[in-house]
Amino acid sequence: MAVLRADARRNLNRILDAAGEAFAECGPDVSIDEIARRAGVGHGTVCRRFPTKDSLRAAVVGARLDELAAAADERLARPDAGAAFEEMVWYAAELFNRDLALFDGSNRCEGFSEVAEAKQRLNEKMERLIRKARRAGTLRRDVAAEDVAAMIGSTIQAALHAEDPTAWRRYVQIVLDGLRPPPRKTTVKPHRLDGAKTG
Amino acid sequence: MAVLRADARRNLNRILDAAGEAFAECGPDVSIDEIARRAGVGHGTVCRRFPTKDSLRAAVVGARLDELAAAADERLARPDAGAAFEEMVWYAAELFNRDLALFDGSNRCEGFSEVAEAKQRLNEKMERLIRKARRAGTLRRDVAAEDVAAMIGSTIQAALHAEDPTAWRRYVQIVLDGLRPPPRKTTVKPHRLDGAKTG
DNA sequence: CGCGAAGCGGACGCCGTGGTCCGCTTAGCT
DNA sequence: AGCTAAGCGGACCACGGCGTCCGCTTCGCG
Repeated sequence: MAVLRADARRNLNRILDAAGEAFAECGPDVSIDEIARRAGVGHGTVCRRFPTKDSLRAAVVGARLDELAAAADERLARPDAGAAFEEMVWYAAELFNRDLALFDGSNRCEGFSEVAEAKQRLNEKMERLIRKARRAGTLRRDVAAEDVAAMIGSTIQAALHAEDPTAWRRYVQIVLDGLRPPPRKTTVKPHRLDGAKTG
Repeated sequence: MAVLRADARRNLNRILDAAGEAFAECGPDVSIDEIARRAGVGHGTVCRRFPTKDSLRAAVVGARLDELAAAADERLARPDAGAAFEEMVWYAAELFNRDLALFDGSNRCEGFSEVAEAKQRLNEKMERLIRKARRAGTLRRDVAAEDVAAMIGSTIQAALHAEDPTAWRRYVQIVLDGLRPPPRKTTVKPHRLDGAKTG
């Protein structure tokens, strides 16, 4: 695998591109045949490069996660930590929204080192963003990077079934609002002055 | 189907119970064989009662949705609309959490009248709960019943991959916090991925 | 240009799953 | 108890998808 012939390298790239596109459009269970068709190569060529479908998924997902990590890294330089965090969330949401397989795939392929390591790298960046946002007072203290990733990813999934194709923006905004530090605990639930017990 | 022999009725109930349990534990794609095994009947018996797997899913999902509608109906009588709404959300969250297939299944089986109608009934109750909570000032105005259902359902899905098995409670609380009327305008607008990324 | 090796891809086999069918069983009425 | 039809369930078929293999093609170096 170290040195590939020129045509093999070309085909490999076409497979990766096609797989990225196919996973994004059709979800993580798109068939190998469909990917091969899009890449303009034979079924066997895909299977030779990636001995199992999971390994192909992992390659694609790993690359996407690294894009996310790079985006997080850029945001780390921002002076306004709160805005940086929120922008990162919106960036991730857009990516999740365009790539149906990213959230699901990243959960399924944790066993692959490329995915696990990319996740680790992303997590690290996100934790730093989160710590900064916390210090800026715009983020509640009881959430970690994986919580944010899970909530954003699944929120996008939720919006897929909505009739309104822009519903995901409202949903993400709701989650973002929920991620702000709650006002003092006593105001979370209104006092009941009459002492009526309804629980 | 109008009149069933006693043993057939018994088997039908066992199938429904087993299917509910199997869908809940294994998700909406559990095999018919597994359901038949749990019910203690033959594969063919399941397929005769329910000509397609979707129809079985629809039967189970419809029943669950009606449970939810009944729960919403009870909450409607509560004097405190805000608390009633939140309690309903927690109730739904617990149900989603125990039944992995409910959220997914209810989206997949919308074509079945039993599911569509049950959804309609549930929606109606939820809308009333929501209107009351809005009037009480504890709920933002730009969410509808299907938004709440989608967000809660997906939030539970998100928590499935978390290491902390109680993460879903934190997530639901975050969504609930986000569903409160925002005190002020948000500071960050959605950030578009312009042409920087290909694809 | 020629040759060896790397690569390609269609054909093939295997497996899991959903749905059908028919011979046997059993409920339930008389 | 006997009879009939409803019901049962395992055997069977079809299908789609994954992974393998081998004969043919193409690269690329000498």
